[in-house]
Amino acid sequence: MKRTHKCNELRLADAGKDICLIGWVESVRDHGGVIFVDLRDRDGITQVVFHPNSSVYASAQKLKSESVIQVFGKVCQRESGTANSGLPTGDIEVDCSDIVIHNICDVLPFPLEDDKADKVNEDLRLQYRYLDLRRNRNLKLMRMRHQTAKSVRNFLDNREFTEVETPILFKSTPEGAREFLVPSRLNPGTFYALNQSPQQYKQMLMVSGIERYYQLAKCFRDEDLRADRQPEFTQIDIEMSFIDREDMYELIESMLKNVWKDVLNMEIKTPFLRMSYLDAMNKYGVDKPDMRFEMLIEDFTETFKTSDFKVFAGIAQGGGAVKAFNAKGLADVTQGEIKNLEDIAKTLGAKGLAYIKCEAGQWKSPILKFLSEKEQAELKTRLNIEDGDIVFFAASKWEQACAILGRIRLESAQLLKERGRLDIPADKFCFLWVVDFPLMSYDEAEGRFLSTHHPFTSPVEEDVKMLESNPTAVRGQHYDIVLNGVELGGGSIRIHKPEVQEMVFKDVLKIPADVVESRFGYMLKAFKFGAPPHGGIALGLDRLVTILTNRTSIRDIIAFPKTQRGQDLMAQSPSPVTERQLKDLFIRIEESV
RNA sequence: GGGGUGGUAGUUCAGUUGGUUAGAACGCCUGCCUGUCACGCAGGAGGCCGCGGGUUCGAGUCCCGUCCAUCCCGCCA
Repeated sequence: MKRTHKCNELRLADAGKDICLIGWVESVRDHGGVIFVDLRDRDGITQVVFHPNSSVYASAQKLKSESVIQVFGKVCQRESGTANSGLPTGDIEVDCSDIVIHNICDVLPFPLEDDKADKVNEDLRLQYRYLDLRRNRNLKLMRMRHQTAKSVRNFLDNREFTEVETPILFKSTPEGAREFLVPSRLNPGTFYALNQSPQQYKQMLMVSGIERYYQLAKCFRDEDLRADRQPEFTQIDIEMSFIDREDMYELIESMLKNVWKDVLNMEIKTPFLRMSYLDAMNKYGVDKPDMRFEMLIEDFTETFKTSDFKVFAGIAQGGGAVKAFNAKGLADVTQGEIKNLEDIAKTLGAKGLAYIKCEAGQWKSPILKFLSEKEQAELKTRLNIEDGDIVFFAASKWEQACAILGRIRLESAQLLKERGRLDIPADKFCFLWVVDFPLMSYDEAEGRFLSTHHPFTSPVEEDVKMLESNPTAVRGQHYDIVLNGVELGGGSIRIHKPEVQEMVFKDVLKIPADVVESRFGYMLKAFKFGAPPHGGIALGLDRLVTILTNRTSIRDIIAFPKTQRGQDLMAQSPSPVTERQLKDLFIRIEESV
């Protein structure tokens, strides 16, 4: 017999009914006489009572937490004074007359109560991930992930998109992220690569005339892991024909508006703010600004060009930048914290971390004696320096100075949060488009130009003429969508003219002709057969859900995540294989020296 | 590849300048208890102090190495 009700279903009106419930034993309270069992399924909890004179009493005495049982009995109104107002089912209980014990649970390796389980070492929880997931909170996270995916699919379906599955076994494209290689048994000595993204396939679909493609695409990258990076992850992958950038902004804004409505029942404001890459770097020190708080970076390069402070003056005159921001209210930063910030700055290439504190009307700083009154006045005005503030400086090459202060800004915000002086509500969502990225950057180590995004990005129309003469000045038709300081995704209008694409490959990126032919030959050929103008975007579904659910780790919203070393501690992968398997694949393992 | 943090009972943690038998809470086991809902009460079991070296009369504690987890840098077209 199947269950007649779920564990969050029975109410006072059901009193007197004969019912059947099935679920997990949340807790057993044995009073020596009467025994209470809280029975739980994913919907809720119902109290089951076992009386000492009943035939099921002996069975109830054997129950352990998290065992799976099925109970048959009558719904009874609880005696007055024993109702539990904390439970939706708290007015009733089930008087058990028959029980099936489906599975007795062993002693648990760790407690499943949310407050306790959250503190348990993650490696243990990953080893028993099925138990960790059984926690109510985590089941809810899985559900929210599902709702997000469903909302996206519904929205894109309404917009007449077609979901197309593209191959996971692709070919190696070594200029991108490191790839997972898969040996081909049928073609000895050759390898597939797991796709890092369906980029090239989706562009081919545009040539095919799909017009509007999307896919919740599994992607793979063999890079080192982080709190927000897993070796396999899911992208909301989109490509459209006959569009410009504005169409894409509107689409994604509407889609995310829908998701927030469907998942959080929250209205978010559209259109989103837009900011150029240069503004983002200059004001926030990163290309993915967290705009939930201020503390903007100001440029003082001109000010210090003529300064007596030789360190700053030298850098300012030598083509570098001098920048500063006011960590508002953080003057009580400890020596240890300053040291920590300085260490961070040094890992980013800073020589040190100059600062000025303002306490009780007094400026305190190791560099104060070098600053003229005029310079001090300008700092005070432009950075609005008041009591309790501390200003941090970076003087270096432009990119480096931006990056240093961008990072120190985030660290300062963290310190202010810890002190209770910066309140960022969990439901504050600051969306932003970052646009006007440079198409290329010059890599000094490699001595050549590299694509900022990827080589298929179309240059901004009026900049095309500079492609060969001044590549780094060319802006790309690229856009990043940023949320609360996290890069949710990015995309671009693509190149659809074979001659432009070929020029980018060969003349700008200096990829040898034979390499272009072997890697991208089929694309260049395809573009000669009626390629429509097109563009697309890819959003990280995992990151999106992480933020939606207010979690800090991407692992929380992936059912079976991998550790930082890329292992699945539950299934214990990766693992060695047999000699026979290796032989079939023409692979030999050599002992490392 | 580099830097930080952590690893002591099933779990979360404490463990003093190196010094008797390594503790607590929860969990587990046994007994008692007929209205609890974090049930209560009494008793009990449970430890390669991550692993390997070293210093020392003596190491959970100090030193070196190593493994695991995690955070960050590099890396992520």
